[in-house]
Amino acid sequence: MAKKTPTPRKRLPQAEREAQIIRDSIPFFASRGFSAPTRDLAEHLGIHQSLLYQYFPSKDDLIDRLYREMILGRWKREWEDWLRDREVPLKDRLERFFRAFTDGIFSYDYMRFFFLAWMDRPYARDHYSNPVQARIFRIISSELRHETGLPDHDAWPMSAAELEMHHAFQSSIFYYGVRQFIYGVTPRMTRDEFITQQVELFLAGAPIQLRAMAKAQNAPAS
Amino acid sequence: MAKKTPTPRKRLPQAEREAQIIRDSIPFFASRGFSAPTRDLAEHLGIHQSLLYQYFPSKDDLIDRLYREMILGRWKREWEDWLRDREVPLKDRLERFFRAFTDGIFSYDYMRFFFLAWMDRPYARDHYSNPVQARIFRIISSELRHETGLPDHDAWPMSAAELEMHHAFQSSIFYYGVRQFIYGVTPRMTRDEFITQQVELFLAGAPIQLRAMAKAQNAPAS
DNA sequence: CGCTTAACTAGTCAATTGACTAGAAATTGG
DNA sequence: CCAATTTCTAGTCAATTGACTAGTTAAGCG
Repeated sequence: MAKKTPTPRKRLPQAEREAQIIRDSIPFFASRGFSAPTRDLAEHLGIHQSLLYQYFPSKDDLIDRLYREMILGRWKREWEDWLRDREVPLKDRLERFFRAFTDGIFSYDYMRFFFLAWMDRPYARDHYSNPVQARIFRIISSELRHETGLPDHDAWPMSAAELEMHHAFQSSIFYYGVRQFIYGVTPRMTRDEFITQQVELFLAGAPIQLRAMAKAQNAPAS
Repeated sequence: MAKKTPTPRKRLPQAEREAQIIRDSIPFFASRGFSAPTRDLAEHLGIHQSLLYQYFPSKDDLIDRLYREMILGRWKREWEDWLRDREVPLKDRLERFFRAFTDGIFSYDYMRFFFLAWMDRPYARDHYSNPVQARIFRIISSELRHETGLPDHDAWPMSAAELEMHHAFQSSIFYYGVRQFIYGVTPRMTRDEFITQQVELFLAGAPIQLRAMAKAQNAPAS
């Protein structure tokens, strides 16, 4: 048997090696699941297994770190401004927001990693109980009410029914990504077409529902 | 140290023991994930670990068996008849169907088990690419077209846009269960209220969309 | 009650796993 | 080019794991 050629070693500065481990571990765990052995991970990274433990105290710490890296800086504050800009038609605002938002999360790595975390790590709920942040509900609700000629939240607090209506809207969009990357089924419309369609559907149905709620709940006049 | 009391042994006929293992393994794996050790499972079942291997050749075989047990017999043929019964208003038909359907799947065990399978077992896609069976799309689409006064599928085949519209509708309902059991967030409306709301929302918006599609795609007259 | 048979368990094995230690190799500054 | 420093690897350890074997216990039938 021929002697194995010695591994060509690449020495990187600490910061770079750490960044590489983090970057390349995400797709690894996303596809293999968190129970995949560290030896396989090391092979995937092109390093020896023991090196992992010089950068991270344990496998769990590494995974926690990956988790935090992924949620950090994903939310863009300006999206909220986009949504509130009444110079632009609401339909366009919503489309623009959902395109930007889903840009960041509709990927195999992101979707799988987060579902794995939700199934496996109890803390995932606390940090990010739903990828569509709750604050966005308030803004969209506010804009929709304005569009529909209904009072704002001070005069008429958001009911469970209204909140759930927004949940349903956003979940229909989010589920496009679930179908694509969790179920592995390619939807038959492009993401952009789908978002356009869903926004139109929402803007057609929601005002009717909202007015019915206002009537049923005796909302004050606008 | 006091001597451990010997395990009180319970001898069951084969069929019963197998049924018990299957029944009680589902909540175990649903909560612990498929990588949980067989020793823990045996403890949960109240039997010795080695007994598992007299009923199932391997852990994977057991999990595959659980998977099949869960999908088998879940779909009720009569649901399709309910949906097609034009004596009943479409709204009522849809509500009745989604109540019955979600009755079977909105549970911690079912939701978690299936998401675990989707993340972990490639075959899960083939058997059940989406819990809302594709055939139901055709039926609902058909009934909605009839209600809206548009031609049937023979005269005007279902477009990608129409299909996606139905996907979105059903996913908004399914996602209620995801929020509850995967994210662990209790929605603020009951399931029944939510279904009623979503059906109303759908019936308000979908006909408008559908008519727009018919126009854009030059559908023949009904 | 005793015999037979099938259900069940204790205990074991090899493989895999996360984690660690000691030392080799590569980089850098002088 | 050499010494100091840091990156990296080989090899190891104990614990855990899926799977198995041999033997024990309980049930059922005469």
